[in-house]
Amino acid sequence: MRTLHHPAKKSLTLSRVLYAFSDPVRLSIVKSIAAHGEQPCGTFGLSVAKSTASHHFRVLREAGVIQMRPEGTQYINSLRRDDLDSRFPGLLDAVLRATGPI
Amino acid sequence: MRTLHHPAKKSLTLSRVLYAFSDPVRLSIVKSIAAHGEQPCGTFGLSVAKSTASHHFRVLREAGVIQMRPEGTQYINSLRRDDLDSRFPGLLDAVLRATGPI
DNA sequence: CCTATTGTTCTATAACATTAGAACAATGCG
DNA sequence: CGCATTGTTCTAATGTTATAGAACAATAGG
Repeated sequence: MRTLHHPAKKSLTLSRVLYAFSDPVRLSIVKSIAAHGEQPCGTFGLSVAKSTASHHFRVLREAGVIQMRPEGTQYINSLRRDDLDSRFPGLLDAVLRATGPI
Repeated sequence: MRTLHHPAKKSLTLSRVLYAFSDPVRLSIVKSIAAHGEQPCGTFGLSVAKSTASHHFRVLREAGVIQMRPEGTQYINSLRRDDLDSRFPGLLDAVLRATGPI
C-alpha cells in the first residue's frame, strides 16, 4: 500500500482537528510545514522514535490536517490549508499565530 | 474549599487549551456560554453524570478556558474571553464560528 | 539482484482520560 | 436545626493514547 487514506473535506470534524493540534509534537510538525513548506517526515528533527513519529503523522492525516504524498521512498507532507480554512475559517491561522509556552 | 484554582493568563498553553476544546462535551459547554452568557453547571443539559460533568468543567477551568465563580450553592461559569484573546488571538472566535459536524 | 533509505505496521506497555456511583461539603431556606 | 440543592472529590472500571522496538514494504541506486 503506497496510498494512505485522507478524509474528505466535508467529513472533517472540529473535535478531531483540535485534538490533532493539541499535542506538542504534532503542533511542531504543523508549524514546521507552515514555516518551511512541504517536507518529508525525516526532516522535522522530532525527538521521538520513528514509529512514534509515524503515529503522529497518521493522527494529523486522519484528522485532515496534513496531506501525505508518496514520492520515491518518502512521503511529502503538506498542510491542507484550503480545506481547513474552508471548514474552520481562521482556526489554522490562529493556531499558527499563537506564541508563548507550547 | 469554595475557591477553585484558576491558572494565570501567562501560564496558559496552546496545547492545553486546544485539548480542552477537543472534547464534544466540553465544546458544547463553551459554545453554550458563548451563546447564552454565564451560567451555573446545572443548566447545560449535558447527557453525562454529575461527576463526569464536574470533570469536564475542571478540565476547562484548569486549561484557562472558563472561570468558575461561586455563588450560593452553585458555580457560575463564564468564558475567560479577554485572557484567551490576548494569549491566542482569534482562536476562540475560530472555534465558536466553526460549523458542521462536531 | 543486492543494499540502503524511508516510513509503515505490528505488538506491547505505561500513562492518561472518560465515565459513573457514592460519599462529602457548602450554602440557602423553612 | 433539618433538609434540599448544587457541585466536588474519591474510587474504580473501562477505554484510549503515546511511546518504542522489531519486522516489514516500497522505492531508488549501484
